[in-house]
Parts: sequence; C-alpha cells; structure tokens
Amino acid sequence: MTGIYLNGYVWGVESSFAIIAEPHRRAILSLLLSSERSVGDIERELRLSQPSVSKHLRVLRDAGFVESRIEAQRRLYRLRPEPLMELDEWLIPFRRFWSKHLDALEQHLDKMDKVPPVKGKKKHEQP
Amino acid sequence: MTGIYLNGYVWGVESSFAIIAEPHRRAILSLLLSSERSVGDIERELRLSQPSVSKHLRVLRDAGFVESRIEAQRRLYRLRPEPLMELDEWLIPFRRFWSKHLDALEQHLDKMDKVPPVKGKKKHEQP
DNA sequence: GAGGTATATACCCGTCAAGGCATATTACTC
DNA sequence: GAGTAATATGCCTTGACGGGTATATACCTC
Repeated sequence: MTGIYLNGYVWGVESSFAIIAEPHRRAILSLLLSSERSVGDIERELRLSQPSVSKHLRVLRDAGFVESRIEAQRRLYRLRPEPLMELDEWLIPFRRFWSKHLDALEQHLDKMDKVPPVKGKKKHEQP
Repeated sequence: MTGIYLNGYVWGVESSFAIIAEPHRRAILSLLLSSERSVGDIERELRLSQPSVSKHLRVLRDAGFVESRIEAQRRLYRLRPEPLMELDEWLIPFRRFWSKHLDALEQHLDKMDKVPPVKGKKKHEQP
C-alpha cells in the first residue's frame, strides 16, 4: 500500500515491520544502539553463527536500518535512524488512541474519592 | 527473551512485532482506530475473504490487540492499547538515538552561516 | 604469493504462516 | 425446528524465511 516495489522488494514501512519482526535483528539493532560493531562482535555478543549474522545484516542494510564502513578486513556496522522513525510515525495515531484511553481511565479514577477495593478482576470477554 | 512461554505461544513484545508484521493485520488495526467493526465490515472495507479476516482477528485477539463483544450474530471488534504501547516502549531508546542525531545535524547546519550549495550528494557506502 | 583472518554468499532443508475452500457453529426469525 | 445470516474453524497447498554447512571473496602480513 504505502510501499514501492523495486526489483521484487518492497520498500518503506511495508517491509520495515517485517524486518523488525525477527528477534535476532532486533537484538542487533539494540546492540548497535551503543556503538558500531563488526560482524564478529555481533557474532560473539549474540552467540550467533557468522553466516547468520551476515545475512541479517544484509537484510537490515537493504532496508536502510544500518550502514557499514570498511576497516581493514572488518566491516563496521552502525545504525541509521530513518526506517525506525517511519515505524514510529505509524504508531502516532495509536498513541493518540491510547492516551485518550488513559485520560478516560484517570478521570474515572478521579471520580471516586477513595478507590474501593475491587473484589473480582473484570475479565476480558473471550467468546 | 522478554516473552513468556504459554502453551507453546510466546507472549509479550516478542510476538507483538511478528503480529504487526502482517500488512492486513496492520490495516485492521488502523480501521479499528476510528470505531469498532464487525467481521463483515472489515471484510468489505479491506476486500478480504471472511475466513481470512476471522483468522487475523483471532491472532490479534490472542495477542491482546483487540477484544470483541457480541451483538446478535455479529461480533464487534475494538482496539486494546496495551500491546501497541509495549511496541512503543521498545522504540524509546531508538528515539533517543535519532533525536541525538537530528540535534547533531541541526547544530552542524547552524555552524554554517549561509548554507553553501552542495555539489555532489554524499552517497551511503555500499560495499 | 602463501597463509590467515574477516565477511559474504550459495545451496539445501525444515518450519511456519497465510490464503482458499469447505464445513462447523452460533444466533436470530418465522 | 427449518431456514438464514454472521462468524469461526479445519484441512490443504504454497511460498517465504531462517539456520546450517560449505565455499567464495576481500584484505592483511610476512
């Protein structure tokens, strides 16, 4: 919908979510948060095989989540903010939604002078 | 990592990302943003098959993204904020990261009194 | 250029999830 | 209770993806 097809790959938010869905890739991004790392660094810190790390980095790079620079035989990977910013933007309307909800809850609680102890937790309807 | 195993399912952020990765499910969530809908409503608005909609809703409900209430033969689904809030929380450190980045960029631009026209766009390294 | 280190890629395989179709289930109407 | 509307579920097939192993590539050192 909001993505652009380019040699069979979907670009934009469309794919960013799918990329982030992989736990190891999220772990890699979290690692890169503090500083750039080589493939070997990630391999050791996450206890992954080297090919696995390389493949994930490939996916992340293709989607713009990371970029790399060469230092001798090593490639140092670092974060790029853009794709994650897009994800964040997708969340905006939902943030409005739940802050509205929390406000309502707060007002509800405010209404009661002293919060009476609840006997049975209200279960969510599960038909 | 941060999830809880419960009858073979992973709960928590762990799975929430995977659930959000599906474009149709994101579309459903966006729909529910404005108001609750029946399965048939979603079916029509998203041009999906009824079983497909039901299955996606099942996944969303199991993960706590939506809840339903019964009205005659129809089930009306509505949003639940919690899981999306968790996703949002995961993004927090990254938000710090990119706001730091944008600050740096801003300061960089401030340094130049008049921004000189750039001749060649700096290409991102693609080894 | 031989040997070693660091990373990328190709290929194969198992798994898993999404869609289609048919069918079951639930609730309403008469 | 028969008929019908709305939704859920089961089964099957297909495609995509991630991991493993082996191999290719790039770069450095001597």
